[in-house]
Amino acid sequence: MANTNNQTNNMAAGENPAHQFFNGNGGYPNMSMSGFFQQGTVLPSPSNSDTSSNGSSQDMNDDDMDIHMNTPNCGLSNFFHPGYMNSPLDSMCNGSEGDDDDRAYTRHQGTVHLWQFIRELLDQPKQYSNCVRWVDRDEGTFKIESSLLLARYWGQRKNRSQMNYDKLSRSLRQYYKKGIIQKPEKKQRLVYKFLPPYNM
DNA sequence: TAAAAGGAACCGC
DNA sequence: GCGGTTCCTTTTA
Repeated sequence: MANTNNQTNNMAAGENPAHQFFNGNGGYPNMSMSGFFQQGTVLPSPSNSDTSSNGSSQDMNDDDMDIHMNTPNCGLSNFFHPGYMNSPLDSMCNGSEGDDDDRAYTRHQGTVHLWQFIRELLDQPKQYSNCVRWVDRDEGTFKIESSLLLARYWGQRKNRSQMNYDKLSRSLRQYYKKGIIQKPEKKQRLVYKFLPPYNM
């Protein structure tokens, strides 16, 4: 039978948590996701080990903290500030000029959700394609190229040195029931899919 | 063996 | 209470 593909119908008709998330007092009014993501950058820097896109996560072992140590532009320290959203780094990292209005919708004062974080990485393929990248942007499917790297970035972002992919993926799975992320119909390792409107 | 899945307890905001 | 973390067990590729 197969889950007659797609999003939407995995949601019980009527209740899409996503909607209340965006429309309700979740603090995220309707708006384009791109805009949404642009003004609050939550990324750690790929650091200098950004390297040759793909298989180069090899030097990930000892440079642990390294990643946030050498982060001149998107220094993680910034991210830890509740007010990081207004810090200059959002423009540094994204090159977006801040729409002051958009700041209003805020993402819970300094709280960045994992899915937002991943979206931001995805939106910067130049820096993060060795970590995570779109498989099919329209569809919302993305692949984690380096579970290690992604977990590390996330751990740094949240200041959790013990973060690993096992834990990160557990958080990712929590999104299944919230209708934010799901595994694509055709299951592939390390491939997930943003459900609308999160894939926009 | 790594990834996936999900239960459960816990924590910080 | 929510979102995320941590730990755990079981299953799957």
